[in-house]
Amino acid sequence: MAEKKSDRTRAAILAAARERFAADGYERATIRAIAADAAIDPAMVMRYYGSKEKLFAAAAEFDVRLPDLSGVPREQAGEVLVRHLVERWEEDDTLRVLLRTAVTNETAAERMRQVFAGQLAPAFERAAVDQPAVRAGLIATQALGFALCRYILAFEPIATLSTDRAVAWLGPTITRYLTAPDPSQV
Amino acid sequence: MAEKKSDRTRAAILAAARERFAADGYERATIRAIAADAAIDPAMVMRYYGSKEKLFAAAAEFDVRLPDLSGVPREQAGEVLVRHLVERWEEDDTLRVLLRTAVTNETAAERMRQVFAGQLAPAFERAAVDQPAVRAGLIATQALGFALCRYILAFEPIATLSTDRAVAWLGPTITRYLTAPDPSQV
DNA sequence: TCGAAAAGTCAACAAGTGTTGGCATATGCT
DNA sequence: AGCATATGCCAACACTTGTTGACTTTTCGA
Repeated sequence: MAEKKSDRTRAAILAAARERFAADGYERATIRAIAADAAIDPAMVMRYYGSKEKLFAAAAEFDVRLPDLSGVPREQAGEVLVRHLVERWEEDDTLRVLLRTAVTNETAAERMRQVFAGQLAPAFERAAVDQPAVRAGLIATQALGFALCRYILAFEPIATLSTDRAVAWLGPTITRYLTAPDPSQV
Repeated sequence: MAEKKSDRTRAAILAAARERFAADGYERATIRAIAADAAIDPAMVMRYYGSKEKLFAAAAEFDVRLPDLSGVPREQAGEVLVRHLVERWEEDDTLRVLLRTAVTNETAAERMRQVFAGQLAPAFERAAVDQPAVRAGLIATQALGFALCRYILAFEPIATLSTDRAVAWLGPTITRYLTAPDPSQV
């Protein structure tokens, strides 16, 4: 039960940081604003996280927690994956943090690459899919593009589409990227 | 032939601005850096464009120049559209400027919405497609997601995919979004 | 050729940034 | 209680940003 108080402010800082980074991106999310949200002094942020860059690294820690697709029939794999991603996206700021910041911050871009290329592609490799890297990349384009339009750019009507309709539209696309033979090998 | 000299530096500033905005995003592209690239004084930027915001607005002026799809068979419309977008994307910085900046800059986000929701959806409406807004939005998710992964995040192997392979993979997706009946109306 | 207008230079400003060190306060152990 | 230590606040730093105004140089038509 050591250091209980500090742990709480530590967590408050991290929560505020995630919100600010998600809402404003890396550059515009100032340490002073984060500190104000957490109702503490800016100096505390430095004491606990050392620097803005390190605070960001802590705030962008993330795990996609990919679902196990081995028991799912191939034709439904896309829908399961999309539903999982959308839900994951909406329950946790972190992915939005990453997406907002990856565009201007190389650290975030690298982490984003790890999340998708590093977690998706190996999963496909294990499932013995051919061209796992290309397929993972294509799925990333559709998944990230959807998230970009829905959460960041707030495109209508994508931003207010129900999860079910989104899954119904996007699922088959993902399934095709996952299972269809390479169309350029004709 | 009035003011020839000034026109040239005006153009130099705009070119440098586009490059910097495309490479660094709005916040990190400083007026000083842009001026240095254009080999002129930072004060000149202000004299000619008034403010950073206005310079950005000038640099982000863009027209997708959608191809006429009326003569194209429905099944190939997606491929034609994708090829056009990829080529457009690669010949002109401006879309990359928009994409990089739209994430943190509301002006850019609004312009992005205009380009896609404002140029794509009306074209579909004219072509008497049902739910033109949803279809335009879906196409935007795939197109922007591809651009994001390819030009901004530099995901491999998406970043180095040949245009032909990209078109072969993405074309059918776009075609489906354009022509398939709404899957959630079953 | 001369002089006004255009084009460009320079130094400085006010504001905001991440970051630091010193000082006050609260906490918890002996 | 008394004290070391953890926790927090304040003021200031060095720096960068967009922006401005005064000044010098160049251009070019009458």
